[in-house]
Amino acid sequence: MRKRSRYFAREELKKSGYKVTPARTAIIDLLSNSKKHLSAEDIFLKIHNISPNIGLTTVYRTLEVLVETGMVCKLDFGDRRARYEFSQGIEKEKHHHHLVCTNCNRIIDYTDFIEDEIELLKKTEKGLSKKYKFEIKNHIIQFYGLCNECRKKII
Amino acid sequence: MRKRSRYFAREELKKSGYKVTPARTAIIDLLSNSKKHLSAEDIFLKIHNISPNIGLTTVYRTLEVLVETGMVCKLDFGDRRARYEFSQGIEKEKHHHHLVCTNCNRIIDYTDFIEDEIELLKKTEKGLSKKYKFEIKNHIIQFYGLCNECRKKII
DNA sequence: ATTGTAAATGAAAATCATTTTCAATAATCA
DNA sequence: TGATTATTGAAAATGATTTTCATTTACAAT
Ligand SMILES: [Mn+2]
Ligand SMILES: [Mn+2]
Ligand SMILES: [Zn+2]
Ligand SMILES: [Zn+2]
Repeated sequence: MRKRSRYFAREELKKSGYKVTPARTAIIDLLSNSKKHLSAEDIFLKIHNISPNIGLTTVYRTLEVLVETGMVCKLDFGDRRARYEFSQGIEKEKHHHHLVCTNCNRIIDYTDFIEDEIELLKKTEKGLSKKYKFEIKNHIIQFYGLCNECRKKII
Repeated sequence: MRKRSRYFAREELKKSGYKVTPARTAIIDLLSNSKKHLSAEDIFLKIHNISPNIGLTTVYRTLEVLVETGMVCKLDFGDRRARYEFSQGIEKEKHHHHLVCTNCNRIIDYTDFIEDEIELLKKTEKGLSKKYKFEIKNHIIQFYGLCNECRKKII
């Protein structure tokens, strides 16, 4: 599994004209085996244990590259730091969106209603690209509110 | 029109236990007459011409208050600065979402397909709040891509 | 394998939107 | 009219991200 995604990533990098480097491999390995929504610093620290020679700057630069190739999604949950997760294309089974607790910052991945969502998106996309001649590449849907625990706590 | 929203804002502030101050009134006046998606600094500069005694810090604090009361929406288009616009509640006719051009940062407000969207949101909201016991307060839908001009330019 | 070259990297410094601090001021209410 | 708090402005601090620049590395061509 790890070998598989590593191979895929290597090809993906080459396809986009990027070199395959230890930092890039390490970050891809980490993200492809992690479910969490990690910040650049999270990633830096985890990798630092294994490869103390990879700097934070390189982590930022690598993430930029991985987002550019589409392998990684950059997420923004409103605390002022980007978060990253291995990308699941739309239409794929793992495509999901997020519930964000505004109290404790918990993030819930949900995959429910994705079919309905995709239907709406297609319709919207078609309408909007015609009306505004806008070419949609990407979308965000996010719900903000209170998670179960915080709802109880706050009352 | 201006008087009306000023009156409304005054009541809204009082309702939430906030004092009515010149800075707050000025910012509400500005936003309620502006269609643009203004940053804190934009707002500061515009107001600075009229009331040079209102500081940037106060602008930030005021915006925080106005967002908290629900009178203003805080928007994030991925350049690293918040943008603000006078709030239109969901279900209201002016409720809208945004197309964001990733090349030139142009923002297009769209109100199309909002009925379908609201339908999906209701369904999703109901399903998710049951499944995850998550109380949804707010949502974001945003499309990223290329506007007409940039699409032509880049090819 | 060796080498030339552009791309990638690390460390340190810079950036810059936003927050914090704190002393001074002003809005509200009795 | 005060008294009581919330609000404020200016300056400093914060902190995630970016830039700079000298050094190293990947890899294509030899
Ligand atoms: Mn996720
Ligand atoms: Mn708008
Ligand atoms: Zn929570
Ligand atoms: Zn554009």
